[in-house]
Amino acid sequence: MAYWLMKSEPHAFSFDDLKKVRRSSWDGVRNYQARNMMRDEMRKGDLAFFYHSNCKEPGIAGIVKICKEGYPDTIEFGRKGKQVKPNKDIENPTWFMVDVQYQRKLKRAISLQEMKSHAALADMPLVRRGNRLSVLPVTEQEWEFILGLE
DNA sequence: GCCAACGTTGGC
DNA sequence: GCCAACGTTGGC
Repeated sequence: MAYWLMKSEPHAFSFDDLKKVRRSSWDGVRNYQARNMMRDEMRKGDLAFFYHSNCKEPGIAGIVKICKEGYPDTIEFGRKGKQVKPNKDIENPTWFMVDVQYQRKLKRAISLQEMKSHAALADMPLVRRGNRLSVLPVTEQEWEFILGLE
């Protein structure tokens, strides 16, 4: 089983929003690296941190489970409500998404600031400046360490 | 709201 | 295939 981190802007789609609907497609990702991970590497049952980005307190809010493996992203309007580039050829799709399922909220949110303060997390691309990937792999050690901070 | 960092686009 | 211009991300 693998671990991941998935970013979402809470004003558009927050962890509490996912809690309400329980399950959602992770649509609208238009980045090739993130696409490759969703299409080729994410497996049903993998766990991911739900990360709030571009907000007052960026950080990890909770845990989700991958409940459907990569399939073509047919949407034109994403969770964020804004238009995204559609798949030009649906027979040969460029963009993929997975489905995630609400798992649990962390006992307390783990902020980016806190994660930056721990040497054990220094290798996470997340804590590096300028990182823009919206889907990131997390090692088992990092996963356990973050859960230990709860 | 600012702006650095990065990915993508498109002219050549 | 290079690279400047442009658009977007996301912390601050």
